[in-house]
Amino acid sequence: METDKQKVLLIDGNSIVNRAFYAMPPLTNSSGLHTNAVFGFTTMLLKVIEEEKPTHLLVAFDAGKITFRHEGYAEYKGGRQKTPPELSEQFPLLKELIGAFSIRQFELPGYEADDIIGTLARLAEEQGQTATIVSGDKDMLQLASDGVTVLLTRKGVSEVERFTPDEIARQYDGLTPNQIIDLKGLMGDTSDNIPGIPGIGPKTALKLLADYGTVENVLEHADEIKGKVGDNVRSHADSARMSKKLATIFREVPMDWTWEQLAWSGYEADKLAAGLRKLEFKSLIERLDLYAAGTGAAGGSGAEAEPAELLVYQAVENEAAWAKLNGDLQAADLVIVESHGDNPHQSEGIALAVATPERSYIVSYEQLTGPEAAKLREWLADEGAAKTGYDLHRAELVLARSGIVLRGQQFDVQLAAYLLDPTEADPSLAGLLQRHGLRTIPPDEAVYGKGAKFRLPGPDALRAHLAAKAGAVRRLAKPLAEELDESGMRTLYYELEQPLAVILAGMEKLGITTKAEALEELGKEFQVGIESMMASVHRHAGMEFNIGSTKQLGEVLFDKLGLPSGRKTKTGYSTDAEVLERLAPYHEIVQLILNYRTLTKLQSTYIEGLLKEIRPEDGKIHTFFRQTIAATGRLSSQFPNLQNIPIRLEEGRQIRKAFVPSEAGWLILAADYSQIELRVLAHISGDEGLKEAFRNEMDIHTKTAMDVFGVTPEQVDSNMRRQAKAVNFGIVYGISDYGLSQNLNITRKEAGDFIEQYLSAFPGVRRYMDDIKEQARRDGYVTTLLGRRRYLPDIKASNFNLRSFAERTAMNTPIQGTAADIIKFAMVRMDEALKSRKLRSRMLLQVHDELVFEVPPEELETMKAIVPAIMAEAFPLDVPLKADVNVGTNWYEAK
DNA sequence: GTGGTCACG
DNA sequence: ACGTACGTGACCACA
Repeated sequence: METDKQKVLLIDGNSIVNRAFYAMPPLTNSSGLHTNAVFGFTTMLLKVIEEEKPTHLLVAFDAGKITFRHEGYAEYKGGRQKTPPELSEQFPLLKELIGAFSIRQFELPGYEADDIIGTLARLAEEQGQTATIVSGDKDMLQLASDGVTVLLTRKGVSEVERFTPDEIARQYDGLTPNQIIDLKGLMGDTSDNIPGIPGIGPKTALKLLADYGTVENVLEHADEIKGKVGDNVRSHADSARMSKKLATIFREVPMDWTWEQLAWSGYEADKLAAGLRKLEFKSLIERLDLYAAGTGAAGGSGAEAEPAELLVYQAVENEAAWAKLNGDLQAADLVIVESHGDNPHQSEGIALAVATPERSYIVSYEQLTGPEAAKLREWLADEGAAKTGYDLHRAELVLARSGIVLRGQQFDVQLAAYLLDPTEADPSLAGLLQRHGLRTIPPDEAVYGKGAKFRLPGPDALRAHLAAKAGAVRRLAKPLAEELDESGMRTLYYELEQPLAVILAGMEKLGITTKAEALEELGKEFQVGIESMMASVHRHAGMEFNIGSTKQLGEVLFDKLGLPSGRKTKTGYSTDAEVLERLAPYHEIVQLILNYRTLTKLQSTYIEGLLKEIRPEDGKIHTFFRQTIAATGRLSSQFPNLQNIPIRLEEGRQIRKAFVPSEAGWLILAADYSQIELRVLAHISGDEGLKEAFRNEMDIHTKTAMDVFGVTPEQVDSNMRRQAKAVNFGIVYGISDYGLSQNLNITRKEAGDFIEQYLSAFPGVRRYMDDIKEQARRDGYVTTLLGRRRYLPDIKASNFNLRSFAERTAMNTPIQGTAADIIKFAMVRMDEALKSRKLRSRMLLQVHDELVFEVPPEELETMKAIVPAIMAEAFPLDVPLKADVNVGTNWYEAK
């Protein structure tokens, strides 16, 4: 036996795995095996290892009396009982994983896990070492002593509570650990088949033990105990003795093991990563991936042998290091900008990694603006110095805040990964590595997150993190680029998305001038309306309440006023506009609420929300267009969203008056595609009637009405046109009779008839809808005209809902996505045109089918000519594309 | 953090 | 029989 102070960690395998099984939500790996208990167990194990830092480690399992290894049956004391098959199937997985941790596991015929643990804890303590026991079983508390601590799992297995003799005394009315056995002897334990004494629960048992100390002494003085309790004690003395015996952990298991066999010096990262990957425990793999901080190279390893040079880094903080970096810049080809926060227009830079294939240089952000970084800044701005990175769009914006220019963006692994699978849930660098079977890095949250358990302290950790990111990007770049080629998305990436990223960053940096006074004035008007609506609503309700609370509103409308309640949401009454509109005829209050909703929406989101986003320095709003969010390939806009500024209702539309040109006398020019999605449909479906309609510049909704209702153009009234318009929307969205019936407030049958009429009138569309679904089933994905992909795994789901959703998506995505491709192309062309013609006009916004510019008056005629032309010619289809142009002194007027 | 609601294409 | 229109982002209330 060793003599050094040891920390022995003893884990009660059976009790933990059982608790984990019943506490964790179901979890299965891709081959259908249940893994929830293994996951829970592993989480717990990592946690206690972190906290206890044991030198010796053992997981004990029951044997002999209980085994889970056969056919899903557990042999308990006194019989066989069926265990859930999902639990028994997890035992082999668990044992394998414990092996991957390099932890010893024991089971001994004839003994239970707690006997083994009790014996080892005794031996450890006798030899002056400390032992910690982890279990879900309160019985274990009897083993606590000065040298032995018991950790009981809580909240399933996600937390542990620490029991020392003092803590046991505090929670159990002064009981010593040994008296836990006596407690069980008296009160029993139904879950463990220990009878105890009938009628004696925890309260009585604790009182008796306070008075008499032990079961034996209680029995000896049984005649002193009064009443029913006394009777039961006297008549069940044998049961009490037996119960105490059953509850007593046997601490004399004969064993000839040595401590060396239990010595544990940590897991082997390779082996463990392989084990975790097999179980598909992605989050745990990330958590485990620690660095050897401060060594200048990241440690650990995993999925793939790590080329060490990828992780060699140099902290740039003295003259010599700067000289080395400057000398190495011509070989640099990779840049990572680390920054705080989500909004790149207000995030502070943290540090920068610049990497050559041999090493990474880590520069703290403060140094970046200093004189020593002049050459580095020159390299960053050099169009000819090709750069690879991760989210270079964001990097460009962050750097721009310090006046630093980024150019030469050549390959962005985030953008590439988005094209390869735009619906991937985890687009983080860590997630990308995971899916490519590459050695992972801790997710950012682990390094910067508030409650991050595995947060790495100090500047070395930050540098290591950046170096690892740089290495990760380098390893990802090549396979991703190859996959783009193989998937036919080379042009889409290099000719469209990558150039667009730079154009978008330019638009965002430019921003759009927004008049705060105009918003404030409008806000005052809204406020008058809001207060008036609120007062009226409260008067009608006969009480004051928060109209903005759907809960309170539902109570007022449906309980107090007794209006007929319609749909329910999962939390209560539904009170959305659709429901309220049906209720309007019943009570005046309803319309007032609808008006209140409209006004408060405008006030909070568009007046207050936009005012907050106007930068005092330049009086502009700088949105952030995201290129890697929408599954269809559309852009999205954040901080604030400038793609959903009101237009449909006049009150809201006034908001647009606040968006003005940034220079006096200039104008806002807005150009929007006319019916781009239906034109795309005409093209990809090849439907002759639809194509002909667009070639003849027909009003497409009138044309649809004619064909669906079988009438002449003169006979189409506004109602027929309205319904036809809804049918066209339905077609684009992936039609269903139910959806259309809801939208038009007609029966499903009627909606179904409309659809049938439509599909008969446009047989090419019917063929497209069938073909695209078939294609999705065959390939597993659908594509746009430019080869953008979207995978639809649910297309083969047996669940009707999932499958139907996937089918509608299959029909819609090529249409919406191709329209997105086209306007993106138009943006690239426009950018080129503005540059080559040396125009001062600037592209400011994109709103899915619309481009917004600010234009000096002398360029107005030119722009009015070239913008719609470029948009129309961006991508030639079998039908003409058309863009309408409008001009005004603000965005409102450009209609 | 989640759900309900509503703004846009 | 199943119970949906497609794609987003922001705000508020409430746990």
